Amino acid sequence: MPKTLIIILGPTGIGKTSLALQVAKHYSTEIISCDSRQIYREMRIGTAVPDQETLSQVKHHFIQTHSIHDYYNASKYELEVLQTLASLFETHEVAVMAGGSMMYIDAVCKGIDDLPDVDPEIRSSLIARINTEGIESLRMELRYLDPVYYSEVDLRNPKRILHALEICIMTGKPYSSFRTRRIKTRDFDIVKVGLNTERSILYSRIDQRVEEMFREGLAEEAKELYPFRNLNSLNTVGYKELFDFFEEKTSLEEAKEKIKTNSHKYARKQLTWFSGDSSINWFSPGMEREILKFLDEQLCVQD
RNA sequence: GGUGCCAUAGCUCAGUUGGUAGAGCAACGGACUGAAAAUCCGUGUGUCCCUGGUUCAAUUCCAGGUGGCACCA
Repeated sequence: MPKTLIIILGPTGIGKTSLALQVAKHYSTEIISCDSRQIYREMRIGTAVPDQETLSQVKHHFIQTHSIHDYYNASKYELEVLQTLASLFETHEVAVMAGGSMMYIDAVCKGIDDLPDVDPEIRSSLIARINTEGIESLRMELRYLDPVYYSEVDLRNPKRILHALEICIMTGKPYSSFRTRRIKTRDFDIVKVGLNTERSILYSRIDQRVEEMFREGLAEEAKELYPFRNLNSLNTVGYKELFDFFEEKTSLEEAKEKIKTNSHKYARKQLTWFSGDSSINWFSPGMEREILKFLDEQLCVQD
């Protein structure tokens, strides 16, 4: 009998945390967080880490388990989650995953290609080259080393070019030769529950949550992390806008407004991604009863 | 009460020597397999305050009204 992973997803601020808690309690199981920022232990307020009350009721995995100084990515997450699930499924029929990090969700559901970890020295030397010679220099090298990917990639997106070139240089083989894009099969079933609501309601929930974060001391938390502002992990909504305030590029009020609108944009981007996933079963916040009923039926059908 | 200035996109404002209009932000849409809360690409959504007048044609000029701001009483 296959085990089941229930995935609760949706845009930021929609209420995934509290739904996940209810679902996990309903099935007496544990929660795997799927959030590329809550994973860092140094950040709490701006990433909306669940409160102690919530964390004490159900065991959560991948919450504040890594450091902002660690190199982390979707592939590492895939690997670590599969290990966690394997041991969780030894004692549970069901596991709950909750979060909005689109690529991390897909990494767990479909897997991603095997690639070597990026060598930080190669990365920094290529970034230095972009700064001195411009992105065109890397484009030309990619065209030479991997003409296949060069013809597919968005040439205006520096990160794509950078990463492809990193892999070419590190392995001596074209990046495209690793891009099998094969969908990995899992030995557990997956049921996806999406939460979404009217846009104006979503935005006002987000805005209220930002106000709450400031009351809890977001500005102070960001101030402590300011020395690490150049780390990728701190290229994060809620922090980068406050770094601009600390550098006197904006007022505090402007930074707060920017956090709100950037969160709106992030929510939209999440919804764009999810709209391409036909396996998601959509519900509105407040439909906990219907969702639990739906899940019970799904688990029955799959047994 | 008087005088002056202003009224254009959701907001802040350009602009049209008269031929129905554009920037920034917001909003909206899309791409995306190792930095993904990242990165990249695309879209103007409008009774140009109202009512008359002049004119082939008024958002633009004129008059009156309404609202706002400033100053003088």
